[in-house]
Amino acid sequence: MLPHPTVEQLSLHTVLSALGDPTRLAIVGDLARREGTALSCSHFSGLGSKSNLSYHIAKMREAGIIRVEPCGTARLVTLRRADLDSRFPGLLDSIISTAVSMPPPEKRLAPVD
Amino acid sequence: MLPHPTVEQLSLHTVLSALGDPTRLAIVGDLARREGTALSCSHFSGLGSKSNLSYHIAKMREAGIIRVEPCGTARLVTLRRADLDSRFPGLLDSIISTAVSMPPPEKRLAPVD
DNA sequence: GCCTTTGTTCAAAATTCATTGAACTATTGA
DNA sequence: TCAATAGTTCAATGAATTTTGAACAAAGGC
Repeated sequence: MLPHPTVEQLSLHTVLSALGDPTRLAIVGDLARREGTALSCSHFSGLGSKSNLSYHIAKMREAGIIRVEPCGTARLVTLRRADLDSRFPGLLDSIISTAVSMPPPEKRLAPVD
Repeated sequence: MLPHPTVEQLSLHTVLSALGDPTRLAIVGDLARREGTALSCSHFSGLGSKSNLSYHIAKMREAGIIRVEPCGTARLVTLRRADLDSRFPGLLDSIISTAVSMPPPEKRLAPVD
């Protein structure tokens, strides 16, 4: 449905710059915290307005970090962990082990720094 | 001399956004390729104008990715590998193993993507 | 069919970033 | 001292990013 890059299309600099943002890091951290679970966009409503969130989610989808699939009126978001691991071994693990230790998005006033 | 953040001051999002740029990724890749060696800024002159390079080097220094020390009229640049490893274990290794396999900066027409 | 929920899209504004060239500083070497 | 070398700083410009709110679309429940 929504366009997702293939594994071969993943680019290191695109992935890193997508992750180099506090809001998006917080989203990844929360996804990692519940590995395997699909979360709807509304789960992250503490991180900004609806349209802004939509923007950040789209950016991560285009970078190949998450997969987004429609499910009713919602969009289920999952981490593309296996894909990222195969293209950039160890990258996500190292990022997640730091990002996971940060407070979850819904408990924060401002995005993680 | 020049201000460098301490290990405790390193922030994941700052490091990632500093690395999320093709020019800076190329610099890190080149530094990693000659691990331990200190390179002067002029080594990277294929990547842009003097002032632009100065900007990118400063950005990485402020993010804590490199250390820059004056040596005569030159500035010697080194990767802060141990510091990054201790704060974000595995991060640099995974990035470098991808970045190192890219062509070195001086052999390219445009920055790495 | 209508209303609600969930997101997207769009245009506009605000911000930040990257790039350039000129002027400048500091160090070295002749 | 003079000139060359190596970088920095500054202001300006253009590009890209982030953010907002309003309008829109699609699915599900009543």
